[in-house]
Amino acid sequence: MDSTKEFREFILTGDQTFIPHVSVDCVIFGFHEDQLKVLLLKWKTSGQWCLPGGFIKKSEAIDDSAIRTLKERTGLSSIFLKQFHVFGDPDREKKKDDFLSVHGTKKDSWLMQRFITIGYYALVEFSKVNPHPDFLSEECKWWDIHKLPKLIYDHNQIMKAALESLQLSLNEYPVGYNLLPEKFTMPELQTLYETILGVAIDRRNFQKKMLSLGFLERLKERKTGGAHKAPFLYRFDKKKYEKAMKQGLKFGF
Amino acid sequence: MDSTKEFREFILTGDQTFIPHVSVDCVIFGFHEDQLKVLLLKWKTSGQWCLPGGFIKKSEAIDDSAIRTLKERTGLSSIFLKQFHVFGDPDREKKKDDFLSVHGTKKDSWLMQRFITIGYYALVEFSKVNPHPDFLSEECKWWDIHKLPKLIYDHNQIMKAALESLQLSLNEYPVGYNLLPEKFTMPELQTLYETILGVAIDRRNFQKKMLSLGFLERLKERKTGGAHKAPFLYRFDKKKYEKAMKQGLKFGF
DNA sequence: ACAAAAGTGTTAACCGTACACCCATGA
DNA sequence: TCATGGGTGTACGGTTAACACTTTTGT
Repeated sequence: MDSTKEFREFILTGDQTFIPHVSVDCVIFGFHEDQLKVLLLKWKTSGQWCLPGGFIKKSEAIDDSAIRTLKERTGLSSIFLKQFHVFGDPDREKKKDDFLSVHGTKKDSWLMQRFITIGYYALVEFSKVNPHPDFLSEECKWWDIHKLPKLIYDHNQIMKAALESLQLSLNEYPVGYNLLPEKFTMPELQTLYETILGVAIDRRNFQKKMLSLGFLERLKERKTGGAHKAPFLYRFDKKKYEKAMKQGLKFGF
Repeated sequence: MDSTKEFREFILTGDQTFIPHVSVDCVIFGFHEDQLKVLLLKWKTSGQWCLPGGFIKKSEAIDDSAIRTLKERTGLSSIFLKQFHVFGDPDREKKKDDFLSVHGTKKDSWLMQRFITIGYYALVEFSKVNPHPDFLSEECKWWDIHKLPKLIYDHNQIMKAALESLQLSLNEYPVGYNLLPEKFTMPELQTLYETILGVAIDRRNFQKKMLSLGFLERLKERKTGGAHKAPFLYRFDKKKYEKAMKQGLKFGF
């Protein structure tokens, strides 16, 4: 279906498919070149940047709605996903009329009404993602978390809340498992933590702690090619991780 | 307005007042006689127990909707409130037809449609609460958290999630400030923590830690009347608490 | 006087932090 | 060979956990 037709159908008959007044927005985190990134969409015509999002089908679980959005924007099926907050101020969609009318949406469309949005964040392996815009957007690309543009509506606020939630999650489960490729080095894992938390961590203490948690498996290979001493490669041992989690894991930096 | 008329109007015209498909459910925690309690409602006719909840007015912030519900059920205006999770499985309201038709709701009512519910938990001072049923319910009373009846729909699951969220919150802020009366003893505070966490804590270490956090003020009075040695009374010092929070507080048991 | 609960203090184990040294690699 | 980054070990200090003793109060 070409995107103009898809969009028209969406405006006119979307309320037959989707639950009105409720949307889902996804903060998709990736990690690349020592930077924490998020995937953003650029709206056609209005040129505004926003979070990838979607709507909930009438018989769909809200998590499945987020999974569907993720799949469409990244091409990935198996994704770590966490619902972190709901945003429901009646005036959260500032200048909605302006933005949507540019796209040809009529005043009485279901889209013009107030939406309560459920915020999810996702952790994905950067290299596996194939950014793919939706029919509302002309571009879909990664942005550095610390160099974000001004986003539409309250999306900057949603971003901020997602990052804070992610920071708390660092102490609950090994975030690196979802953000890094299968094999990674200890310095890479450390940079990930430092980037998310925004603090510096002592190299030696970090390694000690991570290894003490017991779910990292050191491989016999090393990462060659870079300058300087070749670091070991590690990977997560899922069995050990699950065993450790049952006993109550204590992260914390 | 008598409650039959109120109910009829609610069924027929509620969709003009409220956002469809979205509800709010509140887990109201109180602490009484060394037990953690929750306030539950008993539906008229069907006799099922459920969480107090409500709907969101068309121009109302979702938090305000929860605040309104709290006010109506407890009489309290100033309440600690936290949104903790959204429940949106399409089949979360099992046997909804049965429950609502008992109340005279027609199949095509807005109420019969699927609802996504936003879970909030509240911390209230037990003695200040005046339990007050809504027009759908015949009774509103406290239940021991560990002796709950079978609740309607997925409300038992919502309860469980609320308790787990509360347990995590113990390490973020002083929960006792909202659950205890202004003046309280150290053993009372300790029992509160033990009840929420479900673990035993050493009496002496608990006191040491709590006092070290620096926001408790020991009064010159003691709690008399009970058997045995009269314990000191304490109260939260809000200024010291806020100062301590800015420096980053570390709770944890 | 006694049991039960509350106030206070001491000790040892553990963990986080800081830091020093050596090794490997490419420029 | 030198600068840089990576691997390993140790020592100190603070926090937590375990535990003993005294005081108060009602029965």
